[in-house]
Amino acid sequence: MTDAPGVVRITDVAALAGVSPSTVSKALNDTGSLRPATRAKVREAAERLGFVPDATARSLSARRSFTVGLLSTDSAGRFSLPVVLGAENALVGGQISALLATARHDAVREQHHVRSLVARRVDGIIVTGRTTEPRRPIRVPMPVVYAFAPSQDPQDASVVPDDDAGMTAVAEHLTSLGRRRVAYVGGRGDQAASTQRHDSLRTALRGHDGTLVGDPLYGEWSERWGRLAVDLVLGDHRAGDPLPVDAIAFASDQLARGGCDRLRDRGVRVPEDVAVTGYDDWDVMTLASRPPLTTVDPQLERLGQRSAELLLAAIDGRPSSGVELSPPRLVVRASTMGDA
Amino acid sequence: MTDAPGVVRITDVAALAGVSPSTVSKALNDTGSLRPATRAKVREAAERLGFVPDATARSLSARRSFTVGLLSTDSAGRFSLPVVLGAENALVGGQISALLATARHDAVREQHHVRSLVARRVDGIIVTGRTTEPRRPIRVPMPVVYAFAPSQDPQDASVVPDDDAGMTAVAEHLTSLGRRRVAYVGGRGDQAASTQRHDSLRTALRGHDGTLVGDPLYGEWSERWGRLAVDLVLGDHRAGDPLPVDAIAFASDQLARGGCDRLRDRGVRVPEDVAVTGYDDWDVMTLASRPPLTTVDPQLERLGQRSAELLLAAIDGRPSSGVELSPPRLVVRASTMGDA
DNA sequence: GGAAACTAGGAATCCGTTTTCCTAACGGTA
DNA sequence: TACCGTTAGGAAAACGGATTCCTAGTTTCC
Repeated sequence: MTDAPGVVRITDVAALAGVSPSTVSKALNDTGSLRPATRAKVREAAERLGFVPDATARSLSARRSFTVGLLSTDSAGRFSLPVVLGAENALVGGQISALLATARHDAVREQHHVRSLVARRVDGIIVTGRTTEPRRPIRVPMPVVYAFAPSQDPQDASVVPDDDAGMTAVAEHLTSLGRRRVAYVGGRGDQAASTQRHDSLRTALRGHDGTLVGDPLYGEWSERWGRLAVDLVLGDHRAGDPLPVDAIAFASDQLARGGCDRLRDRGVRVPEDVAVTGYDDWDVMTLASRPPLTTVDPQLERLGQRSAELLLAAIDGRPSSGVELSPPRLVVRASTMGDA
Repeated sequence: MTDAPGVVRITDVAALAGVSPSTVSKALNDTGSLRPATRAKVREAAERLGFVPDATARSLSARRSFTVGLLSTDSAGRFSLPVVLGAENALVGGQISALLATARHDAVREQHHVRSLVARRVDGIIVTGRTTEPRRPIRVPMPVVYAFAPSQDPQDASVVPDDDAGMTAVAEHLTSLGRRRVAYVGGRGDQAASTQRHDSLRTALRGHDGTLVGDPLYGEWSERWGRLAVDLVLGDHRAGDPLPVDAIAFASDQLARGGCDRLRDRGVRVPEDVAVTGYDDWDVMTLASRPPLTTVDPQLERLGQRSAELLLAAIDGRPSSGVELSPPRLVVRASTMGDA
């Protein structure tokens, strides 16, 4: 398309400034020894021609691409998206571009993308997944950081949300409000996001005079299941009867929201009769819920950002190893404190 | 990091196969004239060494990068994300990688990203936005396609969702079910997504023996406003009274969901008394809603894909111009047909 | 059997920068 | 004034492939 016009080469700048290409390079990169006047002259010529050095050629000579790959196992959905954005953001600060590669849960696709990233000689790769389940590591000749979904190899560098801290914060919050009998509602029972949060909650409650009531309830990650689970928790309770619990901790905002709806339907007041907490701080759910949800913000953007920092360090020759926990943040709203 | 080991150059393959680098290039790219035996020998050597040609070097000599930029005005949110994914998907098919650049509504950031994309000599750029409001075009020496948010310059190539067709489908669906008195609830009144859908709905209803009842209601894009708007539509209606409308078309699924909740609260049955439609086909809303929502799927992934196709064509020397409408799809669920 | 027409593969050039050498010119000192 | 150390800037060699010539063999055909 636009070939001859528009594209300015270093030789064009050199010609206009009346110097050699190497001098232009030195002037623009502040290297070598040149007279200030020469630098200024070159700078002006470059400015006038709108010269933007070809990053491709620069990469070739620098033997690195100033590019990292963002390999997303799933289609960059609810969870990996913020991670990717946080990472991209941190990278831009380091003058590095991000190549997006979404694998859509297809191993063949993923392999193809990995190959493509290797071909492009990316300086490093950030791998993200849809869930926090450990995933099979990729084998490439450059640094890799696993974000959100850790690598199955503990030697690899991974950054994952600290769900334990999140659920502990929930337990402390509820008990500090005088809630003692807490039920737990998880999502899919085969996922760590369900089971680990349960364990954390139980442990934390024990340490704060609280009790986890009943067995954990597992189902699916939907509002529908949240509603159903509330029925299971309440049993054949009728308005006026003493309630079996004074709080329900849900493993996601979607569940919590469904739960709130069902509690309302059954005439149970939130938070007066039962306090409710969610998880994820997904504004679409937390703010639309009646009442708005107290929840845990896993700060995924920050997690992505941190992953990028680790990757940049590794690229810079300071590799890290092992799983790093990224801290969450408790967000208090009306579903636990009526006046909050 | 991993420098000497891992990185295989074409000369390494040449040495192993006992031929010259140029022969390797020809063998691997199926060019030149070589004996099949030679090709096979080279292929095997390349395979054994795990040779992946350096895309950077290839780009330099090909004078194109086989890369396109995905410039997202906002942080790749609800709407631009599917567009970006669709585009990335289509590009991969063409052996092209996608550079992600999110501007976060900051003109300075955007300028920086544009410069970076130009420096990387991307073959083209797809620009997306958060809303369908026309946006200021970017000036770069390569083809550009605007997706979702069209360019203000009608000469530029843009692909936007065909909201008119979407709302027309809603009108036809409602009237075919015998609904005649339809109210419309929009989001922000200063956005085309609100106002244009209103106009389309009114026009389409007229053509099908329907009436748009009352003035359009504008507020914000939240469930809260959806709930409020229902109160405005129903006024002081009480259970048993004749209803002022037999259908409400909302401009988004969030609005529709809030509306459904409010209708339930007030004892109005959906869809028996009032049919409800949403817009966007956001499963989180449509499926969790009680009842599930009939809505319009703007097929944004497809839009993104189409944008990529147009861009690839432009890169290939077949530029297009003007605004192309991307077709939506009506998705019928229980909020209009109880047994669907 | 000799010249023309192919064929297979190698050598050289190019892509646009960066970087490493060099080489003049210049200033300072003895 | 001659010599040495600096300094400014140019020439050339990477970087890793693709591509465009070439050239030495090999066929083909009369």
